[in-house]
Amino acid sequence: MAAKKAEQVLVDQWRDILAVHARTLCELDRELHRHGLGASDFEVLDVLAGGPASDGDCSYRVQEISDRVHLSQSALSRLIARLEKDGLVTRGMCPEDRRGVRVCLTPKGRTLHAEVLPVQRAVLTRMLAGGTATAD
Amino acid sequence: MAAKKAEQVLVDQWRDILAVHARTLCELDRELHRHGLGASDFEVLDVLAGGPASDGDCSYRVQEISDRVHLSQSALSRLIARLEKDGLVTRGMCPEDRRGVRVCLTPKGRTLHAEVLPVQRAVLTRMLAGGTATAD
DNA sequence: AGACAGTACATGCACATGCATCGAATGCAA
DNA sequence: TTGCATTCGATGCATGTGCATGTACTGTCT
Repeated sequence: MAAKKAEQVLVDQWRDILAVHARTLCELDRELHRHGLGASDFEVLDVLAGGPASDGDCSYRVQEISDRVHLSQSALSRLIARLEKDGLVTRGMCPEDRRGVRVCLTPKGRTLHAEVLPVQRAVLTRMLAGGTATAD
Repeated sequence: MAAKKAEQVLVDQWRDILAVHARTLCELDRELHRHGLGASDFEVLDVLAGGPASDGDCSYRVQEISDRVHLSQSALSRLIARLEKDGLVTRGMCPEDRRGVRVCLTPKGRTLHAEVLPVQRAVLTRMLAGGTATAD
């Protein structure tokens, strides 16, 4: 009996996660698309931008990125290819492991990230805080 | 400054939502695929099964379902078409509004839903409770 | 050195999704 | 009744995703 109740709590919790996720991701996608990006694209850019150094060594292995975003390896590969095509990142060889690929943010990519970062923050504030305006 | 902190909290919260959502949905999909269903399919079946009466009037308007699942209208239309093709639901006309479609669970659909419901609950327990065993 | 299992990334393929649009039906107004 | 805006659901199209596989490279074992 108590187990039934606990299950119901989980179901409600899951429904809530689905709802918040769907609404926020949808809005995020809509806002980001105005800058030519999708939500996944921003995730990757954000990983790259928040990297080891903001303007020094900005190289990441694809696998490193894969650990930080919720995408399959193939999806990430194509996404990086799209970002490269758009001139936001560059792909280079690893001298250490020639199977690997080093992904590096271009100036254009860094600029775009800086441009859309406030947009993402605004959406999160709007959708997650639900109006809890942090009035400084 | 305080606003910066609040934003960081939101970002962390969002990252957590993304992680939990991705892991749970992925696992849910994997388990459900063993029964020939996707996560979205189950959502719709669940709406239909939890309907007005469990074995009487099981008709739902497509729009009613649309309000309860996080899918676009077009995706839902195709999803219902797939469910119908698999013999899990039937589509019929509304006498009231001949534009509308009434979706009804078939016995096969109801059986399948009853079969996968424990599977879904198990996944949610495993992924969300994270070991918080409800020991009665 | 040579063979072989394992890893890293790319790609073929199938499929689900969203946007824009379409056709049908409704409701309201003239 | 006719005309028009609106709504409901289906569909064409472009795109993003995952699975399975392919290709290139690494490390190990003999």
